[in-house]
Amino acid sequence: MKLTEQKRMQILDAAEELFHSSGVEHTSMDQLALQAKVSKRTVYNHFATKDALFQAILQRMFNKLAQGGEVRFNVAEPIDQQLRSIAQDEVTLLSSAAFLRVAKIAIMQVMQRPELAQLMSDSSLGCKRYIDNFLTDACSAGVLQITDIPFAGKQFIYQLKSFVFYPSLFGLEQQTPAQQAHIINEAIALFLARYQAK
Amino acid sequence: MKLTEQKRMQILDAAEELFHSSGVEHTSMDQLALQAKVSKRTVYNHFATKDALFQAILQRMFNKLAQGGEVRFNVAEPIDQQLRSIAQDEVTLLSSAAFLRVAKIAIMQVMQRPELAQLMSDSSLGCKRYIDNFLTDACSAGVLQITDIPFAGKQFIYQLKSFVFYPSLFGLEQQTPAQQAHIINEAIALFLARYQAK
DNA sequence: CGATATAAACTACACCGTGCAGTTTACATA
DNA sequence: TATGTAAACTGCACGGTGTAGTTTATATCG
Repeated sequence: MKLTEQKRMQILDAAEELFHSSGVEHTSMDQLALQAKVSKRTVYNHFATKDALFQAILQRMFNKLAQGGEVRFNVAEPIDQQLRSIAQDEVTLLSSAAFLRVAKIAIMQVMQRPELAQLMSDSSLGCKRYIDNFLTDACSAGVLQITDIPFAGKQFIYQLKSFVFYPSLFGLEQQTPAQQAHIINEAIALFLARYQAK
Repeated sequence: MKLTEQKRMQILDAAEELFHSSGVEHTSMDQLALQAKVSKRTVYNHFATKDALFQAILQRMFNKLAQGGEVRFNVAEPIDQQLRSIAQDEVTLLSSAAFLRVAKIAIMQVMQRPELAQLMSDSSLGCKRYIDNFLTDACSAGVLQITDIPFAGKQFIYQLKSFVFYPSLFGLEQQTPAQQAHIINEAIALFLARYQAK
C-alpha cells in the first residue's frame, strides 16, 4: 500500500477510536496525531479541518455498515420464522460494536448541533430498508393484517431498538445472547398477537 | 425573597436555558452571567465550578419532574381506559419541554462520561415508578395475563418512548396531538392483543 | 458599616490551524 | 544497481481565539 494511504488509514483509525471514547469535542488534533503516530501537519494535509475529518469518519463507518442482506417475504415459510430471521439480523447489527460506535458519535454530534439531524434520519440501515416491502407482501398474501404498514414496521423495529440498542448506547447494560433471544421472541409474539391474520 | 436567593434563581434559570440550547460545553460562564443579569463573580460566589453548577441544575430539574400522580389499578374501570390514562400521562411527560431539556442535558453528559450512567437508570420518573404494581394487580384480578411483568411493562413504556421521546430528543420531529393519540391507541392495542386475559 | 453585587481587567491554559525548514519515501531513469 | 526528483511526512514554533477562574477597585443594599 502507498504510504500516503497508510497514513490516511492510521488517521481515520485513530479518529474513530478517540471520537468514540472521548467524543469529538474532547479530542484534540494533537492528541489525535499522537495516537495515529503521524505528525499533526500530516493530519491537516489529509483533512483541511477537524470537521472534514469528522465527516470522513462518519462516511467511512456508514459504508462499513451499509452491507447486509435483504429479507424478502416467502409465502412458503412460516411468518414467525421469517420475522425471527429479520429480528436476528437486526439485533446483530444493533448490538455490534461497529454500529454502536457510529451511532454514539453521530448522536452526540446531532444533539450538540441539531441542524445535522436530517443526516441521521436519511441514512437507512438494517431492516428499515426493506421491512415495509416485506410487510406489504405478507399482507397481500393474507398472512398479516395491517392497516398502517409503516407504523407497524416501526413498532416492530422499535421493540428491538429499545431493548437492545439504547441500553447499550447509554452504557447501561449489555444483553446476553439468551436475553436477546427472549427479546426477539417476545417482540414477535407481541407483533403477531396484533397483526397475524386470523 | 432574599436578594441572594433571587440571584441564585436567575443563575439557575439562565444555566438551564443555555445548557439546553447550546450544550454544557458550549456555554461559557461569561455568556451565562450575561443571560442571568448577574456578574460573573456572583456566579462563582454561588457555585464553585462550572461542574458544580451543572450538578445543581440536574438536581433541580429532576426535582421539578419528580412530582406526578400515580395510577393504581381499579377493577371497576375498563383496562384499556386505565392504560390510556397511564399512557397519556406518560406522553405528556415525555414530550414536555421540561423533560426533554433535562433528558438532553443528562444524556449528552452520560454519553461523554459513561461513569455517570448509573445516575440515569436509578432515577425513576413517570409511570416507570408504578407500572409494575399496576400490572401485577391487573393480573391478580384476572384482567391481564402476563408471565414476565417487568418485561411487559417495558414493552409498553418503550412503545411510547420510541415514538414520542427519541424523535423529539434527536430533533427529528414533533408529534401533533392527533398523532400522539394514534400512538397511544396503537400501543394499547398491541399490548392488549398480547396480554389481555381471554 | 458590613455584607454582597458589579464591572473590567487579568492569568493561565488549551486548542485549531499555519508556515517552514529539513527529512524520508516512492519511483523513474540512467 | 546507482542516482535524481517530486511528493509526502516530520517536528516545532507561532498566531489567534476561547474560556475557566481570579483579582481589584467600586458601588449598592439592608
